[in-house]
Amino acid sequence: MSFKVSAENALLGILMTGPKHGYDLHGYVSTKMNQFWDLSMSQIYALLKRMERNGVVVSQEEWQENRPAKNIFSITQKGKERFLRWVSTPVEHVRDVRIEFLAKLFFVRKLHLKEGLTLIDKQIDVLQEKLRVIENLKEKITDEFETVLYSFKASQTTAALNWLRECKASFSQDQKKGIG
Amino acid sequence: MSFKVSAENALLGILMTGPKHGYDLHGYVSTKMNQFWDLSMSQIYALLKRMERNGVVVSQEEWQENRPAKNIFSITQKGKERFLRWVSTPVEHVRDVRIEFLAKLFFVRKLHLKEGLTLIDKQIDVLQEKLRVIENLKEKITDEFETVLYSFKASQTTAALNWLRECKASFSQDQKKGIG
DNA sequence: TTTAAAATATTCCAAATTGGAATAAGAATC
DNA sequence: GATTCTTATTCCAATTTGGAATATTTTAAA
Repeated sequence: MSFKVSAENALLGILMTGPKHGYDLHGYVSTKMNQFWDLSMSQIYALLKRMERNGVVVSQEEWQENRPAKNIFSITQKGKERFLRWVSTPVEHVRDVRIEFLAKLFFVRKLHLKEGLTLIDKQIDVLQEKLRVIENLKEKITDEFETVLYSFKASQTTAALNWLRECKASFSQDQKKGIG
Repeated sequence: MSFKVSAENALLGILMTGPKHGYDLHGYVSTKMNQFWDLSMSQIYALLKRMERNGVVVSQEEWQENRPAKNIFSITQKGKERFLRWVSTPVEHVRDVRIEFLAKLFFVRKLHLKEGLTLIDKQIDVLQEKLRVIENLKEKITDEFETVLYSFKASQTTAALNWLRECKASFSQDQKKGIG
């Protein structure tokens, strides 16, 4: 999953909250998602152009009196489907948790999607399998540097798994509160 | 520290073991460093060209009978100094440990550099400070998602610190063995 | 009050990066 | 013998990158 695809989906996620123009999207990322995501103005416009070509957004120019005209982008049905598929798919690697998985979690919460617990469970499954593979490899290697390397991978994966279990616990509490 | 600078320094590190041509450098990365580093053939040649412009390597064409000519690259004194500065500098973020710090550790061991323990100590200091900042911020936030976010950062940083301490222990043993 | 800086909103721009393919011939495999 | 792989480097075109440019209004600073 390349950064480009994730970035498109993040913009789709923001547009799930309502139509926005490029400058506004940039403001949203810079203020509400800045702790785990960064997109330059150029990137946003380049992404939006390609996204419109791909039919996941449509734009409408809006004239205003004392300011440059805005190009308001709205998400299409195709865009919604694509976003929902993305947001409910676990990331493949620990290294993708810090940005991509956190973005998914952000949108799950922000949009009150019911896929939250499922996403976390699926993510736990993916990382447990990764950990199993790592521990397996660890037993087979003899080179000292490789031992260090896989030890690092194992420790990061274990920490991520523990964190995910915490997420699951606090998310379950949120769901209960929702019912009450 | 951008990927480009790290990649240049990794190539310098390989050239510390002796002169090599581009194709050979690619082979080295693909076989001996492939678990934590990946460089395409294009990237290698683009990097080498820039590095020669910057005076950290020099090249000499070597004709061979049944094969295309090779361009053998050697590291300059300037290149050595740059490499040694890089290899003894801790990385700034946890996210840089998985590639850049591991590369530094790889070269420290491969080249029997005496900077190993110092590097690990310095890296521990950097990450402890990071952890302090994270824990500090954690106490100040009220937003639930941010709590989750910083909890993740803290857990990854803690795991990396624990791993570094293990590295330090096993590296100290290596040093003792060296004396004996 | 005047001047300077920031905001609004999008496009422009040129250098760098990317992910192969191309090149030509020998060596290895089927 | 035919096919595929290896050797070694350059070529290539699309994409990405990191701002600047644009023109005007609004806001902040002097």
